[in-house]
Amino acid sequence: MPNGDAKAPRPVRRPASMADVARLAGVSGQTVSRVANEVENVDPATRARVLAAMREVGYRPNRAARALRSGRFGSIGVIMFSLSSYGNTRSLEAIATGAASAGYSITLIPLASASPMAVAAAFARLSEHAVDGVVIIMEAHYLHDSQVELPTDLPIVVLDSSGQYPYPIIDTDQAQGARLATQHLLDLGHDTVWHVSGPAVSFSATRRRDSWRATLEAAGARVPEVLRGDWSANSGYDAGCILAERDDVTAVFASNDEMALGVLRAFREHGIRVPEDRSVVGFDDMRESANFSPPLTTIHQNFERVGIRALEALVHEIETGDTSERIIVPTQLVQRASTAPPPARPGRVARP
Amino acid sequence: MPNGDAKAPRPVRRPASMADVARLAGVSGQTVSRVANEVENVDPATRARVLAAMREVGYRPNRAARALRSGRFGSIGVIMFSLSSYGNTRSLEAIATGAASAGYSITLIPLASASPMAVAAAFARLSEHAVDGVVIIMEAHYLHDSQVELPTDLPIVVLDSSGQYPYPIIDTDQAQGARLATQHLLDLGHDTVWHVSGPAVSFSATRRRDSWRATLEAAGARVPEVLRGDWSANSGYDAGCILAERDDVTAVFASNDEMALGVLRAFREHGIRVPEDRSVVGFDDMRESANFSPPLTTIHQNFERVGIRALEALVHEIETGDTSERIIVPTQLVQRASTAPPPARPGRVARP
DNA sequence: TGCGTCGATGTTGACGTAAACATAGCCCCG
DNA sequence: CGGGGCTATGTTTACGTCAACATCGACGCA
Repeated sequence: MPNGDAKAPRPVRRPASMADVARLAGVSGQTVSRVANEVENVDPATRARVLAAMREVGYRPNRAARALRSGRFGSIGVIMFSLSSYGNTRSLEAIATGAASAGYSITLIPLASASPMAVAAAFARLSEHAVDGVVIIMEAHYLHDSQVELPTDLPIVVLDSSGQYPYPIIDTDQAQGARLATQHLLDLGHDTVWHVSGPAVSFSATRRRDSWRATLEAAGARVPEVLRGDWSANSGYDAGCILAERDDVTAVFASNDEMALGVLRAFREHGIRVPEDRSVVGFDDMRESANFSPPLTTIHQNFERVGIRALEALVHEIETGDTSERIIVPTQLVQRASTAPPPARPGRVARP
Repeated sequence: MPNGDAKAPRPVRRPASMADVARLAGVSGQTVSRVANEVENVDPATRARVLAAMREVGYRPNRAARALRSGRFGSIGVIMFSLSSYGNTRSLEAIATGAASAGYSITLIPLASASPMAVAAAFARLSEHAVDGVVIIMEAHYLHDSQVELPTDLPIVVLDSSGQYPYPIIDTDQAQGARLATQHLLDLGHDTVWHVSGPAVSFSATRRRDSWRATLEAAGARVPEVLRGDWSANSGYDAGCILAERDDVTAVFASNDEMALGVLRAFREHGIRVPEDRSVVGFDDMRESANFSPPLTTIHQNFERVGIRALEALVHEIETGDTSERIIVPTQLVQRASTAPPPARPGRVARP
């Protein structure tokens, strides 16, 4: 063997540590730490020398060591059930942006499946992840059904419409939004409003349905049978086909924009004109809704604000220990071209 | 002061460490470590005793300490420019799911703005984040324009259509998809195909446009002027309005489904029927496309596969040091109701 | 019976950082 | 002009884990 030192070819260049900087700058490690953390009084000349040394060796603080020492990780965990829902994604983006500007990074903890078992497993693994707090973006009642023990010493906020969690809740004002939608249609002169609801396990779907019903009852209107969808446009289409067959339907409130899209398609395929023959209102105001055929009247959810509020509440709890109250974010009605007064009675829908 | 010990009310319950478990089980910390890592020979009786002790004190390994010791963080960074693009979100979900099953968590590094400066800042801060590797989900040419120095010692893969990065690239086969779309319309009998392109800074938009043009030229078809959008449905609507005014348009290939949605709306508002009068093809196959009015013929991108492949390549590089080749994921044509043969000539579009 | 071997477990130290405490020089004021 | 306090910096140590090495006892074979 010509060369006894087999390791030579690739010198493992360990990233520079505080000690390297200290040696180069001729100061103690502690002074480097003080400069790095921009705290306490450091002589300007010393600081400059340290900064120069940092630059020279390419010093980057080691997060792991910092976390070990301080007990804080500078990271917030986000538990998501799915990224496919439009609103969740928007909220996540707001949370991520807000976290970055508050000095935290985001650790995504996806749930492989939404079964109670998977939920329990994810929560159990939670404390292994190095996070200072957790945002749970809920989709359904999973927190109750599963025998979940959440870490008690970790700040947690929940994005959902249930009132049942032992944590601060941030949510869109579902009831107000559904009232806005229903009342808008009643105000246009419709006798009543049909409803395509979300899945039974969703609290927000339940809240919207309850509020729709309460609004009809308050107006003395007949409360029609509820059609149940699963948030998907396909399920909205199925509901739309049923609604298209009935001639006592003049107004439909779909519990989200995707299902409203399905309803619009069903109506179109049945030769029903929107808004001349029937009106449709959605919920969410997703980006595409303004370009549906016709552009959809809908309830605007401020997902960004929900995400920002959640992050603020969580960071506040992390840094001060105070827990927050429930935070409710209002919605707005966005009028577009899918709603109009009902056709002249007797109300047989014209079929061209 | 009645009570000298002011700290009593809230005993700060520090999470249990290996030392606590060791004390309770009457073994050394090292033995606890061996049990926790499921390595080496440990006497079954001892192991049981340690496991019982772990359960009793609720022991969870401390990731920070582990990372500090091992130099590995068990986390993968994902740099995203925006969560609002449909495909990026789908890929992110696939990456997150795959990472979880490979034993990594995901650290999201959002970019506040997509300016070269923000990009450079994010990359500079990258090595502070405790990650073993990075996936960059690109939107545009930012990696070139900005004077970006990426950490050289960190495995990186890029999701984009450029061939210019010094890292492995994972991408949908943009050229094949655009060819599929264009050829489908030509095969239906259209003389040529108009194109609504994505923004100039997007490499995937460029690739789709080039391939559309090449396909037309190969077929000996006239190459019409390109309409430029920005991926949004609104920009598709604007393009659609222009296309609606011309009577030499029978087929349109929009570079994504959102712009196709805008084109559909513009055509509907101009009294143009799809697919009877004109055909429209999109690109992406987003969830909603099947419920557009009419359901959209489009190119299916397998975003999940792109995400999974990216993750596999990255994990492979992290764990073995081998870098990957460029990975290209093919697309499929999904025929729905927005395409048909052109109306009988002479081709003046009928307006009912 | 004695020695080598191997399996189970313990001891030590280091990873990079920062809190707590220590020291040394300086200035201000009585 | 002497002591108290204040500022800038250094020294020590602990955070939780795990690799490397050390130890100790049991068993097998000559």
